[in-house]
Amino acid sequence: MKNIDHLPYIEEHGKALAGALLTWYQQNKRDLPWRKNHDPYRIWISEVMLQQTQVDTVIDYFNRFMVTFPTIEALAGADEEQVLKAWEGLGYYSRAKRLKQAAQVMMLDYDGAFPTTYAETLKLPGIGPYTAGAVMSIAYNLPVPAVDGNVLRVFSRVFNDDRDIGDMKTRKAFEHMAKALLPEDSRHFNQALMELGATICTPKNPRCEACPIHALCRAKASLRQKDLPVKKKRQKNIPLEMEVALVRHDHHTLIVKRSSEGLLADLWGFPIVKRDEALQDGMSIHDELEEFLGVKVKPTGEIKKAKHVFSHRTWHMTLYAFDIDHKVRPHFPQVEWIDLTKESDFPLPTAFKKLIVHM
DNA sequence: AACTCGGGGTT
DNA sequence: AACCCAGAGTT
Repeated sequence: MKNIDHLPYIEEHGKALAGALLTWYQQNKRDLPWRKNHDPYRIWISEVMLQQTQVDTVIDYFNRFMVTFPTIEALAGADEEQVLKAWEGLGYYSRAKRLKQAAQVMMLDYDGAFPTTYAETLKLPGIGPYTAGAVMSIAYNLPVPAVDGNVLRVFSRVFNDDRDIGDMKTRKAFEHMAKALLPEDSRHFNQALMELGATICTPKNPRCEACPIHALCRAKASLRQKDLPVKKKRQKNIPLEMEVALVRHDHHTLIVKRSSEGLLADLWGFPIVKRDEALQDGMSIHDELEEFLGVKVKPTGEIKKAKHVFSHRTWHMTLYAFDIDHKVRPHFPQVEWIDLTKESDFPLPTAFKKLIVHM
């Protein structure tokens, strides 16, 4: 199979392909809140939320975020904790931290406005080639490609290209192809490609009969559309036994601010230890807890189990309940006492929220 | 080039 | 269960 130089094919069929896509998009585009206008701030926030996150999940978060942080200035001036709270449950929390960082850069270097070139946008924290291309094309209609997972899949099929789409070289090659295909209306072309991937040219069982460019699709011509794209890499998920402490006093429960490094960095959670590490030190969760609190606690024997799957590890959590005489407040790590029946201001990731149900 | 970093929906 | 998702940053 020939999969290196697609430029002759683009030369011959590119205009027809782009035209069919644009017509289809005009008639089939979904009505989404970030498509209300071309405000780069709104486009940016939506694009970052949409990184590795599905549209249906993002909609509510996006609307709430715009109410809480209506402008770049509001975001730049917010507490990181408040931004993380707005992000609570979305995952990949470094995205939220970098949003605030980038907003601060815009306040300092761009007079509170979003940059107007691809190169400047690409320098901002949390903005890579895809997001820079998406914001510049959608907000300003600049002639830059926006190659995401959808576009990689669509292109691998249209061009019948079996290179590994997980490979950085392939992504660069596909960006080059996207640029060669790009019509004047890059704003809608880029969105049309992604919309096609999200709704028609889906990973499994693509609906080729409904596809506006099926007549130009080389994979379909070879009946290979279900074998593409090729994606080799895979990371395996490692199971971990975790012991979690629920420390209660007077209807309040102890939460701890997590380390600023690693998984769920800077979020809050219940005291938690890996069972293996505790056993190496010959300590139980009870011992660990008393060591870190500096006072005695009374185990109440209440036990509950829950499982939480991350992308590359799975927590098998066992929850132990303790009572304590007074609300201790060690200086490190930072702790708080909250009422679990009420919503708090502290960002608590889903793994810990799972433990709260029915308590 | 490989690894880290969440959580939810599909198949 | 495995795979995917409007990916970026670090090593």
